[in-house]
Amino acid sequence: MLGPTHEEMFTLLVKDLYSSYKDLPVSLYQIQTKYRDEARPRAGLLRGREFLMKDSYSFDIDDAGLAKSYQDHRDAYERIFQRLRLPYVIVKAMSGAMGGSMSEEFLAPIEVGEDTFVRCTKCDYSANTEAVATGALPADTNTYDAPVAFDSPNCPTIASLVDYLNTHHARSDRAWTAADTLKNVVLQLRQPDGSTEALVVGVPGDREVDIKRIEAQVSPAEVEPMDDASFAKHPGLVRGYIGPQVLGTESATGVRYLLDPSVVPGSEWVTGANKKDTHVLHLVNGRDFNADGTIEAVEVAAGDPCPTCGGAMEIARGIEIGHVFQLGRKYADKLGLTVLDQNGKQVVVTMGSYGIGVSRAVASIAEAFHDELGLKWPRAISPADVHVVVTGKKDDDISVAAEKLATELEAQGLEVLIDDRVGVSPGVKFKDAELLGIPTIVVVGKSLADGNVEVRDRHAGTNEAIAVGTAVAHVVSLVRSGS
RNA sequence: CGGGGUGUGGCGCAGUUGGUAGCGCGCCUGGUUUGGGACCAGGAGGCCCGGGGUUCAAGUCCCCGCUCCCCGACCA
Repeated sequence: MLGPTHEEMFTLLVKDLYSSYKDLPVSLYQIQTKYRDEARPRAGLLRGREFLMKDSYSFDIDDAGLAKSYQDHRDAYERIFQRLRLPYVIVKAMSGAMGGSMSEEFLAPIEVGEDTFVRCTKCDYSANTEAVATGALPADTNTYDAPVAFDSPNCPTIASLVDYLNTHHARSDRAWTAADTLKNVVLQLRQPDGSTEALVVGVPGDREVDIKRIEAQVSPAEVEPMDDASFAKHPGLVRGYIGPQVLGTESATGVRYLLDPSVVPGSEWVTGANKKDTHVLHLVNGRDFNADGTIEAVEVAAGDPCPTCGGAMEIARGIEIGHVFQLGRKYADKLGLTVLDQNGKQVVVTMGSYGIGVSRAVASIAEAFHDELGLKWPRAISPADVHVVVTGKKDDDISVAAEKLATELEAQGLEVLIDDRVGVSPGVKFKDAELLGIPTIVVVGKSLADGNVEVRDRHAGTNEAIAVGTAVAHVVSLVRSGS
């Protein structure tokens, strides 16, 4: 079966096979061709419609069991990526369409990656941008003046409003900036059944809203900007001059209103007065208006505070190479996967789902391990252990010695690639060997006259003369050491 | 599905104000070479993406298709 993931198949399989708590926990895995109907495949192996994926599924009787299965997989994945020598970070992630709770992604931090994540420069916090939780920020305890409405002709945008403020209502301490303004973005939620609901999200005026991030929190609803037709249904919303005084389910308009957590309780804002060409100063959150709640809404930016330590966060790109998450009982419930527990009662099984993109891991490795000359395979997955380059002519001393060396290396259980092409100049063979990127290259050639072969390390770029007599042992120990 | 490119020997490309197609690599033959992508000599190979049009004349100008690539939407 060619599918995007195989949760259903595995749930049904386990339902068929097992019926007792004694059969659990159990984890099943496969390495399979998967298919995704990508709108636009790109980036070679990184993003095709067909790809190779290792996926596994765990089945447990209770939450503690699931937590252990999850941790076991997470640990195993760490060991796999360490062995591959693939640099990775583990980031908090959204579980997406499949639901569930705990979810983490393994990202290879590589510039060309398709995934954006943040990490703290002080502590070890990191998260996919969609999953960043701002956490609770301290409330603003200052006392502010009462709200004052003022005329603000031709100021439908934040930039024009800031200009106007600095010209006509200059502050004594500093200039007004976009960060002093409260921007209220009108969106609508489209539920799977097609129904829509207006939603206004308030963010500081210097920040953009991240629709994907919002969407991740209101799933399965989709988020879109409000169109003209829907705007017409809400005459209370004055475009360009929307303020929170008329927002909220308890308010005049009845439109749901959510604030980004960075708009903390007690903070004061310049914002729309719900009347054309009019804004208002000193509008305080909690005193002059109340939202229906908070929602992570701003586009995450470099320098944002870390939710765990408050340090500055940075933005980085990565390739998603693995994903682990706790599915919970969603599939088991729907498909009737239960077992009998110690008391003879039917219990719904709880599941986890864990994947590694095998083909895209190869792409990630190529990105992480190459230089201007070509690939540099990590030892653990190199197509061969050693690449023997023969620079002599057919049947001369050099080629005879090279054949012998290759045979002996093979006898030691190594995978040997030998370049014994005749009529090809040494330079060509060297370049080809570097391009292929087998970690150890043994050159049998000129230095044989001194009783040596050359052992080159593709990663380190070193070239060492080794006596022919000890070459086999030397190469074998290099390979076995995993270096 | 939007936006932008591209298409010429096997591969990578050039082709001016329209004048009947060229370069590098590769390939074939002979010879000389062998420690950083060798050299000499000779040679083969093209429906210039397709269709229509303008013109005495189109790779080149105009119109209509198609291809592949890139950027978005989408997605691991």
